[in-house]
Parts: sequence; structure tokens; C-alpha cells
Amino acid sequence: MATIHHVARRANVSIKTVSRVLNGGKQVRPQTKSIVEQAIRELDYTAHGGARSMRSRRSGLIAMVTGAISAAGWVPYRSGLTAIPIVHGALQALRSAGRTLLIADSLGEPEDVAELVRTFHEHRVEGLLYATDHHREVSLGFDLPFPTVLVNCFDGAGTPAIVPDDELAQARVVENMLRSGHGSIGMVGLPVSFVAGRLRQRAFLDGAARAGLPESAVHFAEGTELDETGETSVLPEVLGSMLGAGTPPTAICFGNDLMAMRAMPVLDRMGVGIGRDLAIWGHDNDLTICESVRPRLTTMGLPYHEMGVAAAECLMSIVESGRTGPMLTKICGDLVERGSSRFTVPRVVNS
Amino acid sequence: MATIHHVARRANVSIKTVSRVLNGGKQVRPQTKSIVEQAIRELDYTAHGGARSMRSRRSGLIAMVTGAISAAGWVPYRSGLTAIPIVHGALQALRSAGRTLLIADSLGEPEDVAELVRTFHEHRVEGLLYATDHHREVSLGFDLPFPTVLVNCFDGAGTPAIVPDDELAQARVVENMLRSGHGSIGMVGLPVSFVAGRLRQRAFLDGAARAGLPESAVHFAEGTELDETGETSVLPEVLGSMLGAGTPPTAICFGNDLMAMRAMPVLDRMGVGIGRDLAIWGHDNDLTICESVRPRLTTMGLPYHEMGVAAAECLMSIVESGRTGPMLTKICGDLVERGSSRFTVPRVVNS
DNA sequence: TTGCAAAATGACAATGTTGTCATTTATCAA
DNA sequence: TTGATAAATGACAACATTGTCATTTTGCAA
Repeated sequence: MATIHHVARRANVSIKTVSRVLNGGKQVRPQTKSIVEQAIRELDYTAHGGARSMRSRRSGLIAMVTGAISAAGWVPYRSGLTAIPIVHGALQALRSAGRTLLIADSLGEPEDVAELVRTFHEHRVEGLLYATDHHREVSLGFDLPFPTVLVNCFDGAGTPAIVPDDELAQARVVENMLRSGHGSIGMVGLPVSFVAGRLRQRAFLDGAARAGLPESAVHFAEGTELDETGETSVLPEVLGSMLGAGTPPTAICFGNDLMAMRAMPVLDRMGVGIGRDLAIWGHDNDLTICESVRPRLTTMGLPYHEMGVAAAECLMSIVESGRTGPMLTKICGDLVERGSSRFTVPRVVNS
Repeated sequence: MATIHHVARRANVSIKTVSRVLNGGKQVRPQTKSIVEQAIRELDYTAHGGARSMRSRRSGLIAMVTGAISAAGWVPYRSGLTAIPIVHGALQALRSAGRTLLIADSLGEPEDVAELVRTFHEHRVEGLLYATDHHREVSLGFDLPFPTVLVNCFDGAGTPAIVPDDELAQARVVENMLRSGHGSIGMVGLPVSFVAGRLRQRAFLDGAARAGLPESAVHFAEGTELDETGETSVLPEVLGSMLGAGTPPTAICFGNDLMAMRAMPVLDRMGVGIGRDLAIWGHDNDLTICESVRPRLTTMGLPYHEMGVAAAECLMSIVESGRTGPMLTKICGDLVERGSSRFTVPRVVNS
């Protein structure tokens, strides 16, 4: 295999000159540069990254530990929404910066992470992205030999983190609900054991209160985590009591699109028509769901792709500057309006 | 940062002895070994993979180029089924073999692949996994400087490939249909522009013929590729003519779960009851869909996770032995029986 | 032409590991 | 104990780059 020496001999220059051409070609005469470049092409030479990283202490590698891949569907009891777009966003941003991604999946075993970090360090990665499949708190529990940025999670140690802005997102949903004129609104949220569940509950209640809705016109219920079959779902019960209240909601926001999709036949059986008696919102913008149900589902998206890009850029800036970045960056998703939040017959209820 | 020299000094041995301990500890006295290991721990030493790969020509790195990540959902007009489990399976198999995965996504631009290969070669990866988001033919169009295994795709050049066994899978579906006693069966397949569409069509027709069904009791229609909204779906038309035939099918297999899910309300509007008048099958085992619709969807799964594992193992064996592997390995998925293929009231039609 | 600064180029060491081969130490039968 | 053999260990080169610093060449004003 061709080395820098072969190229140098062929181009009749020193290896150092070849090295300079390889690293941007500054301080080289254009003529010399093109001779060297031709020799490189003729020999089909590719520099050895290992040798380079040894001398220059720059490997060009960024590592990522994620649970997103293992959560993305092969495990029999998990389904659906995943954080894959985080990986995609990071990949895209890194690649356009000329960096390469080493990737590992924690396979859901946090205790393996230390070993992964060791492997990454062996390849002298310059930084680490640690991404989780849902918004949550983590604690790495050991010192990392390189800068790290958390994505979709945060820790108590002040590690820079990029997370979804669940509060602002939910506030926007509430605003969207109210703008349509609904005087009584409801939410079947994620379990409050989830960070997103807590943040969105607060934002929902705050938003309703700020709009001046009376307590009797604001309904919150905690949904259950969906199990493998949806069998034990408490949706019929929760919806029954919410819609049977004195001032029942005419607009309901669900914790995620899956919950909303599963609520649809339940509502149907209750004789509640979406678009006639009720408007509904989801969360996550899962296209498989949102575009398939009828009416299509209005939803608040999760900005995973954008978070991945932001995390990669944040990490690269830390790596290159040597300075640490901002501790917490919140990014809000976009509301995607489809049919489920529209009334065919608008009926404005005065509060 | 500690190097092998520091460890050697601390343990009072030569660097070569440390190197031996690092590489398995063979030919080292147990006592010496443990002294060295303690020095390694005390100094928190991690070997430099770059230096190692330079001398030994083994990097421990395997690369993967995939379209699966970009197809997994962030792109506004794509949704649903993805090949992420391929990535996961490969990751798992490589990791348990002590190897690390360098990953890049082709971002759907095949012309970028050459550049990716270059980057990988720079890091001296020992082999490449090339995975696509659906079963198809590819042509890399240039020589690769390392062994390659194709996953979910194949080429005309005889590169080792791991693909789903679409024919056997469809044959099993037909067998399952017939075992329930259906005397007239139908299929709304994937477009025949897809490899899976062609293979499954053939297997469906062959299976039906082998079972002795008369032509009038075998219905095949080509579904259209689902667009972003499902708006232009030809399902109503296709189902109308299929079920309006002289000997209408009592069992229909759809090209994928999404198509089956979208067919359900159409059938409902036509007054055709699943479980009463018709049994249906899907393909892919997309849990978001299969576990959410009512009745739950019986489906033929795609063995993506298994394919990822097989591909990684195949590649490692090629890398380690220097010999190339089998050209084409087909893997069949499992049929997952749920409610949609059962009749509440069995009605056997004699042919 | 000469002189001088700036730009281009090269020689050589250094990076951290493993391969090769020589040397030392341990083991064990005679 | 001795000698022969095997096992353990070490010295040193090699791997393919880039950094440092010295040297050569170029461009241009005087």
C-alpha cells in the first residue's frame, strides 16, 4: 500500500511537502501542489489516520453512545417512537465538518457504558455524544477522558446538554387549543414519572390558568405507559370520567401520537366524534401514525433531528476551542396542524 | 497521558512485556502479568489504537454505510418502516467480538458513497457493511479497498450479501392462509418495481397454484407506493374490484403493515368485516401498527436484526480468514399470528 | 546585478505501538 | 550439579505520519 514516502518519491519532493499538501496545501506553490496531487491520484494514496492521530493528537473521530438504536424496534416489547433522528442529525453535522462518527449502542445496559468509553478512548475519539431514547436525567458516574455533550438527557453535574423544550412545546399546544376558541380543555399526559410528563403537565396547567380558564374547565389525567399490547390501557376509564365531567373538554391533548391513535376507537365507541364533538392533539409527529389515522392527527413534533445537529455543533465547538459550552440548551419542536384539531362545525364555548 | 513506556517503567519491565500483556498475556509469567496489570490500572492507561494499527495493520474497526438512518423518519415525506434493526444486530455482533463500528449514512445520495469509503479507508477499517433500507439491487461501481458484505441488497458482481427470503416468507403466508381453510385468496402486493414485490408475487401465485386453487380463486393486485399522505392510494379501487369478483377472496395479504392498516377503514366502509367476512395479513411486523389496530394485525416479520447479526459475522469471518464468504444468504422472517387472520365464525369454502 | 525579506521546501526527530530476533531465566532429566 | 531445552523477557527497528527548525528558492526594490 502506498505511503507518503511513495508519493514524495513520485512527485520528487520531500514527505513534508506531501504532508503539507495533504493538510490544506498552504505554504506550497500551486505548481508543486498539483504535481503532488497528481502523484496521490496515480498511486491511489490515502493517508493513514492512525499515524496522523499519533503525531498530531487529532483523530477526527467523534463517538456516540445511544440507546436509540436498540429502542428502535427489534426488541419485541418496544415499539414505535425513537430517537433515531438524533443520530441522523449528528451524523450529518459531523460529516459536513469532515469528522467521522464511531457509534455504539448501550443496549439498554447503563453499566456497559464505561467499557464503551474505554473502547472509544482507545481510538482516541475527540469527544462524545451521549443520547437517550427519551428525555430523562442520567448520571454517567465516572470521569470521561474527553469532552461530552448529552442529547435528550441531562445530568446533575453540569455537563452540556441539548434537550427538547417540553414546557414551551406544551404551552404552544395550549395556545393552539385556545386560539380555536375552546373553553374547556383536557390533557391525557405521559406518566409523570417521565421528565416530559412532568414538564408538560406544568405547562398545560400554567397555560390554562394564564388564559383565565376556571378550574372546572381544565382537565388533566396521567396516562399509563403503554405496554406491549395496549391491553391494560386505562384510556376508556380516563376518557369516560373526563368527558363525563360537568364542563367536559372540547379539546384534548394526548401524551403522544400512539396514545391519541389508541384513543380514537375508544372515543368512537363512546359516540364522541372527532371533528364534531372533540378536537385532539398528539405529541411526537410520528408520521406512520399521524398520516394514517382519519382524521389525520395534529401533533407537536419533537425536534430530534435539530437536537442532533445542535449537539454535534456544540461538541465540535468545545473540542476545537477547549472551552466548555452552555450547560443546557432547550429546543422546541414545531406544531403540525392536521385534521384532528379542526371542528367541522365550530362550536365556541364561552367561559 | 500515560503511554506504554510509563507502564513499563512503573512495572519494571520492558515495553515489549507490557505489549504482550495487552495482547492476551500469553508468554508472560502470571506474576509479571499481574504486576503489569496493576501498573496499567494505577496509571489509567489505555493503549493508542492508532499506533497499534500502524504497526500491526489491524484497527479493530468495521465500517457501515447505511441509508437506514436517514430513512428512519426525520425526512418529512418518509415514514415508518426502517432497517434500523439491521444496524442494531450488526452493532451487537461486532461488539461482542471486540470490534467497533464506524458509521455513516449515505443520506440517500449514492454518489457520496465513494467519499465515505475514502474516509473509512483513512481510518483503516478492516471491512464494510453496506445496508439499504429495503431489499434491492445495488452496484457500488468502484473497487473497495477492504472486504464488503451487502445487507438487504445484492449486486451483480458477486459480493457476499445477506437478504430477506421474500419468496419463502410469502410461501409461508400462503400456507398459513390455506391452512385456515380459505378457498379463495388475494394479495395486494408491493409495487413490482420493488424486488420484494416481484419475489412475493411469484411466491404467492406459485403457492396458490401448488395448492390446486383454480385461477378464479387467486387474486393479485399491485399496490402503489404509499405517498406522504396516502391520499392517492388506490386501495378502495383495488379492494372493490377484488372483492367484487366472481369468487371473491376470504383472505387477503397486503404488501406491508401500513397498507393493511390503511385498508382497514376502507374495508369497513365497504361493509366487509375483518374476522367475519375476511382475514388479512400484513408484512414487516411494525409493532406500532400491528399492536394498535383492531383486530391486531397478523404479519410476516422481516428478519432485520438477524440479518444484521449474520452480516457482521459473515464479514468478520471473511476479514479473519482472508477467504470470501458465500455469495447470497437468504434469511426468512417469522410469521406473527394475531387477530386479523382469525375468523370469529369459521367458514370453510370448498374449492 | 545585488541584497533582503518572505515564501517554499527539506532533514530529522518524535509519536506509541508491535514484530523480529537475541538474550536471559526457569525447568527438568540425567 | 550439569546440560539441554523451553519459556520469558528485552533491545531495537519499523510503522506512517506531523512538528520543529534549518536551508533553499523566489520575488522584488534598490
